[in-house]
Amino acid sequence: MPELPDNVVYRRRIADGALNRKIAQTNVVDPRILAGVEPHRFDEVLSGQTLTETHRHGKHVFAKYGDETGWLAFHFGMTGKVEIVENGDPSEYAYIQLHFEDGGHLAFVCPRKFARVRLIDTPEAFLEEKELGPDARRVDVEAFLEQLEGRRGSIKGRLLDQQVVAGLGNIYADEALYQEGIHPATTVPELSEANLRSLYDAIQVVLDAAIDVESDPTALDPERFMLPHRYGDERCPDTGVPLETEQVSGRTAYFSPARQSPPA
DNA sequence: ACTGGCGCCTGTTTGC
DNA sequence: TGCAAACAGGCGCCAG
Repeated sequence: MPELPDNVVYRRRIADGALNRKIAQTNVVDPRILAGVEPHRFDEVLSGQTLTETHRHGKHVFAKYGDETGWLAFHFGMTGKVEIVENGDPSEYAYIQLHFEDGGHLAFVCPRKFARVRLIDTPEAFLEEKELGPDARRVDVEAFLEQLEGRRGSIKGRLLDQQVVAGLGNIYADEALYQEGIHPATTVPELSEANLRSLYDAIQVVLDAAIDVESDPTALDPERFMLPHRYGDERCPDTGVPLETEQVSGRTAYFSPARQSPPA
């Protein structure tokens, strides 16, 4: 699920529910979810620590522990999520757990195991190492244009490239392209600067709307947005024509053939 | 340097 | 109805 809006929700969840609670111990149910650190080391580092600060960039959420020690980095893959549990046992698939002294715990849940938890020095250094692009919601339009300068591939492929801009995933990229009437397979050079400026605006509108509904795409206004129809009648909310799909950059792209003409 | 394609995992949906 | 195949809101790695 997790694209930028989901990460907004998860960061808030951690900020509201996990800060300033002393970690008694950790439980790593599946060590494959930990990247670059062994479970015993992970536990050694975090036990006795307290999360003090959070940050989000694109599809990563960061949580600082201790005074000057380091940060946790969460990436949610396809099916990851974070839950704060006050009472009761961890839910199924809670492969990494931070248990607080007061009895509650943070559960990092990821049935498909594509998600990863890391220990990093700082978010800045991590973003640089991964060469991630600017956050899709904080980037300004000029920097957005610059990131697309000289690109040749499909606009959808570029929007999904986290090194171009960080945060967009399969469904919100489709939605932004729908809003702007751009077929997902259109190449970047086929788009005018005006097209790209409008697309930038559409991305902001789509992300804001998604955040407003806690990143539940089916809860978006069905009159304005395509996404609710992707999971429903599969018809264009504007024209009523059936939505079509096509593989673009290895992902299924939904689009309205009535509004988004394929490239020549 | 860029780009598209494949494989990683497993639960759920689809289709014969 | 039952089972196999296809699919899924992502990304690292590879070859062209």
